[in-house]
Amino acid sequence: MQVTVTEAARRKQIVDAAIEVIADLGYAKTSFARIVERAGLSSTRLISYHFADKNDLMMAVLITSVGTLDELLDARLEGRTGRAEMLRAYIEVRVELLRTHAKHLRAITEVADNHRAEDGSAMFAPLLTDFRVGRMERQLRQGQREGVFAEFDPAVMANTISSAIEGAARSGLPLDGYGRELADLFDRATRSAQ
Amino acid sequence: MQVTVTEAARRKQIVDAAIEVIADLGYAKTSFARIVERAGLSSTRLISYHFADKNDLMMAVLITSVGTLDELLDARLEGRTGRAEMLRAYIEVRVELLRTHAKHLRAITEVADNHRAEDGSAMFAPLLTDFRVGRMERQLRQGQREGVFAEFDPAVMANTISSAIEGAARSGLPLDGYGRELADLFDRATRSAQ
Amino acid sequence: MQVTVTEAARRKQIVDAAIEVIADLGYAKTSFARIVERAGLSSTRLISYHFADKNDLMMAVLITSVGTLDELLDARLEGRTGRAEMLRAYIEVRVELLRTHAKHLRAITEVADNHRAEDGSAMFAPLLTDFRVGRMERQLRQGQREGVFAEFDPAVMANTISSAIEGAARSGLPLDGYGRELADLFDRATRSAQ
Amino acid sequence: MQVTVTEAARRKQIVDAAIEVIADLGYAKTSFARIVERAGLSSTRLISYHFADKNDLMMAVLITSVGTLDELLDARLEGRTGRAEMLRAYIEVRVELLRTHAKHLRAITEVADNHRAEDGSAMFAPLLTDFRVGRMERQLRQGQREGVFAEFDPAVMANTISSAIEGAARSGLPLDGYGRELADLFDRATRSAQ
DNA sequence: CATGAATGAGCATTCATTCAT
DNA sequence: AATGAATGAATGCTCATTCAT
Repeated sequence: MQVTVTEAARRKQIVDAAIEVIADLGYAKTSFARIVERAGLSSTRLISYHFADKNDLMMAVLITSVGTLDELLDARLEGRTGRAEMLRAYIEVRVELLRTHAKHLRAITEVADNHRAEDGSAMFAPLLTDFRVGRMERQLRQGQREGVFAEFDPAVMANTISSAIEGAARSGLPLDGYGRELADLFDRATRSAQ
Repeated sequence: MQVTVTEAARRKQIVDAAIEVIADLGYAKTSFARIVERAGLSSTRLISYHFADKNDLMMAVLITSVGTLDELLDARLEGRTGRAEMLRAYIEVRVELLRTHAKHLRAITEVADNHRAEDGSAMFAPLLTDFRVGRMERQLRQGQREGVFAEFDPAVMANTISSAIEGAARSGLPLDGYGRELADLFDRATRSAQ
Repeated sequence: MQVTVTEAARRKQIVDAAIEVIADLGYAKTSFARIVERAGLSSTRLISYHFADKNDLMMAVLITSVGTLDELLDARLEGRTGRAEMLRAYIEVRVELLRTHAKHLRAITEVADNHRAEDGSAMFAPLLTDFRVGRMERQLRQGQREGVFAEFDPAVMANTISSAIEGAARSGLPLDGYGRELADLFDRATRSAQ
Repeated sequence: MQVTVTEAARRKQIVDAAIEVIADLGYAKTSFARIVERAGLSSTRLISYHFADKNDLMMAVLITSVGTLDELLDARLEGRTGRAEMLRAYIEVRVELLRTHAKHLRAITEVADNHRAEDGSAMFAPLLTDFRVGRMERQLRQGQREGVFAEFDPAVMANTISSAIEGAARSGLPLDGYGRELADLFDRATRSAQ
């Protein structure tokens, strides 16, 4: 009479609960016990059954969260033409995600920042580089070639834009208008002099 | 009640070791045992003797780190005239600190981001607002009044600048030239049109 | 959620060991380590696995002990008729329990008296009121209505009888004859003048 | 500039604080740390300085408390004539002490019941026998010889009376009228038939 | 697809006590 | 008459993980 679900569904259930717990309590206070509570499962054993270890679960959290947001980002940015317009749209959409998908974004940051190997070295941070800056850096380089953007280091600019957006979440400032403000800011910072 | 010389020295020794461990292993992997190892002390009991609890120790870590950096910042920025020059100097000095005081800065971030109350709420993050943006926001507002800076939301701008600097540490990009690049970027972003 | 046979057996094993330790060493000297020794278990971890915390274990100790004794009491008092006879029987049986179930009784007293909340307030004492005086107080009231017993405060009398019995354990006096002596005493103290 | 006090005064200060803590938190939750807080002292070191060890302190607590109450009892019972009157007075005064000297009485019970040797054996309980029953038992025996009291085991009766009084504290019942009620009860229980 | 039972290692914290002034 | 500094042992509890079904 037990409700059984497929492997995939169970994994999703666990990952979703993990995302919530990480977002709410932070990585350091997240444990199998807390996740199991949130998911309404019977024992932590179920997590160990579906995931090789904590590392495996965190990887799944990251892949799920980044995948979800990447898809959304793609959908929202589709059909934009013009580098400057695209940059503006990118910034505004990502700030919007801060409101609609705060938990996913928090989870990504928490895991990327805090999940470490035994020696303290970050494990996932490198994997996030593409999500954080890759897409944008390519746009910036292309725009420079086209003369739309001024001369600047595209790697630094891309990283700065991403940091600025993530910083919005931490600032505690109201988010409405924040996207436009940031878009204006980076428009001035990137625009070709002419 | 009296703070003796020995007491102060011991506390400093422990706090310094804590800063190192936090910077190296991250907050989540930091424990009294690791700190005691690093400091070369005999047992964790000594930490409990000098600090009421973990919270107390983390507070000391934060106060020490922020205090040290604030002093340095003051010293380095003294005598600057002109809002634009001051902004540029601030950015460059803070990026420089990323190299000379990486551990203090990492410790601040780790503790502020990860040290939480039982319910997951951040405990120290609010206290850092002044260190992160207060000083700068005041400069920006003043500069706007003087017509040196363009119209923009000073709170958003201050937060963006701070996030950009902190983002530099996380980027993995080489730091030489990073400060100048950022200074240029925010010069363009803030400069009055005229 | 389901309580299995093994689970129940293990819990019983732990609770029984706890009762013994509490009876022998007293509440203040009782620890998970002592209980584990007595039960012949491998580590205190096993206790934490089966009981949420110390409070949970102590509650189980109390419920088990009181339950056991209550059943015995019921069995031994069944079929008594007449209030005075019942009172006499109750006292004699309870004094008898002091010899046959000394550990259970000691455990009850130790836990009820000493297990406290953080602020020092008793946690279980109120729960024991029924075991200690409830049954008897009802008998006394009924006997007064029937005119078998004299006028006196039934709450005070019930409490006095229970205290007298418990005091027998602490007195160090030989218990044989103690029950009869007490029964006589309270017979005189309760009997209707007529 | 430090306020220094004499040995005797300091010991008294510590013992008084200990009595309060024991009465409030119970023996099990009493520690040097809690006593030091209550007394407003600087460190537990001060206790170790004035008392050889915990045992020594507890002994002092007991001697002080019992001494104080014994004196009071003597003063209040002085000049009573007649065994029956004396018994009644004794009970009423001791119940009265429950209100005026609740902390001393609680401390006595807590220490006597809970302070144990390493092997769990009570250390002080025997010493309290005289305070609890000695005085009264002598009165009862004498009264029996004089024919004022009926035949009963004076040791059991004395222990029952003491337990009844101590039970009043634990009952949670209102204490006004409790002394008279108990006095009446034991008057009936002891009175010679004639 | 899932579970029950158990575990070794680690956690921060508290205990009374001691050494050296 | 007192104190500052330190300590070894113990406390209850949580961690992710594993064995055996």
